Amino acid sequence: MTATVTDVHVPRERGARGIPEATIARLPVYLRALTALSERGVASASSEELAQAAGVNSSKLRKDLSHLGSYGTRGVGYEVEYLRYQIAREIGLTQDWPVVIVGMGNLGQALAGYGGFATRGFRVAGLVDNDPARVGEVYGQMPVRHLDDLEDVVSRHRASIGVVTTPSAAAQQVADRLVGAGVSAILNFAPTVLTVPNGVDVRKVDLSIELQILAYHEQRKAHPDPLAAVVLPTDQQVRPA
Amino acid sequence: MTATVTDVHVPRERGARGIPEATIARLPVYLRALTALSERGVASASSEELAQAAGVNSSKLRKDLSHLGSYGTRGVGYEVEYLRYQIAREIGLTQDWPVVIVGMGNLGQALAGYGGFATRGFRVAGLVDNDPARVGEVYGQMPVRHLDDLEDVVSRHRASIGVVTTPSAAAQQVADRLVGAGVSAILNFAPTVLTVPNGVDVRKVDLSIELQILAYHEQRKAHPDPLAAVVLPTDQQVRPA
DNA sequence: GAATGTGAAGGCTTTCACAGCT
DNA sequence: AGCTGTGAAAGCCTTCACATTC
Repeated sequence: MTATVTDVHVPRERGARGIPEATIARLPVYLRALTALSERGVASASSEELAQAAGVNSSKLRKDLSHLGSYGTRGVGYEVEYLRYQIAREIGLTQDWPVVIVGMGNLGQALAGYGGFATRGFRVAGLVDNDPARVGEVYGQMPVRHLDDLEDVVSRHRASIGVVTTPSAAAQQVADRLVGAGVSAILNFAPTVLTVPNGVDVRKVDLSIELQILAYHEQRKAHPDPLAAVVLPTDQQVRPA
Repeated sequence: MTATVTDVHVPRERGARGIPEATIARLPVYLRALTALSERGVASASSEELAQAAGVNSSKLRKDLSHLGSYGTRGVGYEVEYLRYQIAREIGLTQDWPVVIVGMGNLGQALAGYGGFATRGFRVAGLVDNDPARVGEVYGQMPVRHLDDLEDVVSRHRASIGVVTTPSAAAQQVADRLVGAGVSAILNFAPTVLTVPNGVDVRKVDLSIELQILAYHEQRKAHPDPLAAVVLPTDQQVRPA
């Protein structure tokens, strides 16, 4: 629903400029691959080489990049630095994103100390916790503030991204307050479905869901087809209804 | 395309029993919703209610469940306990999955102490780290063993799932050793593309990728359509091609 | 000659809408 | 009367294969 002057009926929202969601999800992967190549001093790479580094196939990579523009040279490949900048710009990493983390348990501490944020345009702008005993402790050079100050922390740093690492029971309330304070994107680590107003983006990271998906496939590896072994009479074929 | 005795040519692998991958990824979400309802004493629920609790729409939920069998009652809904058991069984959570965590930094510690595993059929069977200073420390009642003992820890507990929470530089080596020791499913938190043999499943959790996807959408919110603002003359409407 | 950029084809996933069961 | 289970339609995403460009 791109806000143009006269609101034209747009059949589908995908980013504001027609880049498929599946592609967007891979851009950060390409960015990382390009950064790695750059650090190894590689100046240029073919779609095949890039794809290998990113763990996808080359047609997918080419199709993805084609949505951004024509940044390669036929017969040659892509210039690493140039493409890297273009992708960073497309994602919005040429600007600085202040992030507030709520919930300073083990996971919150891990995130606060994670160096990967800084190098990718994200800045931990505030740490918040409910427990007075934790207030004032310092993680990654940032002191923990009390939950009561959440709104202050968010607005003072103009944070638009919040990370929720509280227990499930608190997650919805925290999300409500983050949104109330002006946050419009939430990364949720609590195993809960968050309800948020339109216009607020939520992404979810759920460890035990990932493990369960792995478990499903593991089970199938061990017992490829239980029905064939257990249910069917020795030599009579039954057509499944 | 159920694998029968004579190995029929299978056009596509999706689980071993025709359940779409997209559905599998949602089963754990349904399971959690059902558990929550069960704890609230709800005995039965319609697809609409379940879908709401799980954060999806009801046709998707019904279609997903239809791949498992006919576990509902027309005109009534689904019995919570019964459906919960069926899904748990389908995922493979009626058995116990020993998990080995490699890399006891902040994130590894967070996972070791995460109570959510135990209640969902996963058991932390071993903690491993490279740093002699950390060996012997106890997290979640489990002592840390040295990386040298990785193979021993895996085989002694018959772990088939490994969690990699090492720095990127070590991740591939650790994955190789896990696979060598008998692990066939890996949950990777290191921001690296892991290369593993066929038959080994890898899932990746990447915090900064999630943040980057949020950043992309945030950027689009702030500047909904740069082209429209910059390119278009004040009051002339251009029909998007 | 080599590798990109892209229509077209093929698959997978979601949504629709209703037949069928309770 | 109400709600599930499911074909059919519609929408996405991936893969193919090649015209185009350097």
